[in-house]
Amino acid sequence: MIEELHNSYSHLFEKELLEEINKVAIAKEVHEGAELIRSGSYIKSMPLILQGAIKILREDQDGDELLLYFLEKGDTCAMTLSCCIGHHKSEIKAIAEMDSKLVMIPVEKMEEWTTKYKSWRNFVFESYHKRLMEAIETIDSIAFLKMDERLLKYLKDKTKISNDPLISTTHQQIAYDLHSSRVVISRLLKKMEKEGIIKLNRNSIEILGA
Amino acid sequence: MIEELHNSYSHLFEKELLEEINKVAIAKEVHEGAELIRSGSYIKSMPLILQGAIKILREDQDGDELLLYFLEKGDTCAMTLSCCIGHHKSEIKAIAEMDSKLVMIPVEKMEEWTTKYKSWRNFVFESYHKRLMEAIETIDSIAFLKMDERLLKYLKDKTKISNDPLISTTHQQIAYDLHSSRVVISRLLKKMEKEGIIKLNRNSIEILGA
DNA sequence: TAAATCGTGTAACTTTTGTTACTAAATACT
DNA sequence: AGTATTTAGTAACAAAAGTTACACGATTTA
Repeated sequence: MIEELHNSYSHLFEKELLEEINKVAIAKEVHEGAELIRSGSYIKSMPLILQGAIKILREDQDGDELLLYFLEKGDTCAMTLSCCIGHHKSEIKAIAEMDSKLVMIPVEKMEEWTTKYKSWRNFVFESYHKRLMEAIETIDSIAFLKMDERLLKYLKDKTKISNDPLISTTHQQIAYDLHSSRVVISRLLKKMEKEGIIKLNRNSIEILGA
Repeated sequence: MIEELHNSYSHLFEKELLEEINKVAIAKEVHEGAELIRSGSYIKSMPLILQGAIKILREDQDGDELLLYFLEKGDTCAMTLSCCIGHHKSEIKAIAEMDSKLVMIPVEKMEEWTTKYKSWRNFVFESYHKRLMEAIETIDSIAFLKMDERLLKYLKDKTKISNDPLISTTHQQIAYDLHSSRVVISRLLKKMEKEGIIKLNRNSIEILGA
């Protein structure tokens, strides 16, 4: 673990902080589809992502959901941060987008480090900034783009995250993430296939313009 | 000024910090409609709001805009915060929703206080949390609500901010804030009037259910 | 291997939202 | 007072997105 931690975070944190993390953090490996945070639950530790990707979703009362953004290597969950610090409930849901490696930091340490390490403070501030920007980017997408544009952006984001032009998913899953309906997504995907942008298979979509 | 600062922030900040703020901060009064932050500009000082309300908007390339949230007494602009700390450009636009009083804090002090005062750190973290939550609430509105529900929420938010069931605005202005069109807003407002929810006048709308 | 389930394609239709065009009253301007 | 501008109402239409229904091949399960 020490190696992967070093790999992802050594340019951010000073040596002493890395050592402290290494001492108190708990390594965690999760498989694709695993639920890391449930909406409404309380949180007692904060994840640093070493490998893989985590999908952050918003859920409304009816259980309808919407993809907010992805977390990758070097990221942390700002919502968890502020839940830990402010002792609020989680307002989001986190699902492993692929098999991933994380380390979990206990809450108490977080507060301590905020006082102790400037690099930790900057990391926390930077994380907040990034998450706020991603939330606003999501707002841009929903507010200013039409469904076909959102869909294309979604597919491109997915290929970027997995670094693979072949996306393994179903139309229904995309519909959930974009809070649309399966028929609408199928329709738009078919149109994109006819335009030569993608190739459709059962359970996967290939992005051609890559 | 010292009095209003005390009024709004004494329960948040310790005496020494309040005194420091009082020493370095610059008081600012703005009138309704004044542009405080332009999208794309750099920012060298951070506002604390003492009185009034500030409207935070997102703008896309075409100049289309969308209301993100309001800032009120005791709030600060998280975007400004992270711009100051991270030296990023502003990604949003800020307009005085009504005549307002602020104090402006120079960037250098902010970083200093982050190290020095726990209450300042907590304030900054709490501000980030609040703004992130408001951004997500905006996402909820756009993603999960229909235009008539968004409109009603908008009107209720406005009355809450101004503490007045009479909203002074035009249909066109509402359309801008919700990123819709004037005709759509007029249509929905008329429907709401027929349902007895509101009363329409030229340049103002009265919320009846209050 | 037969039956059930899953993933996709497609048609027909509805609802929601946006657009264009025109009208008319209220207000501002000169 | 007379003209221009702003604000709002409304009709008619178009586009986008959502819904219902059904077909059919692929895959899984019994």
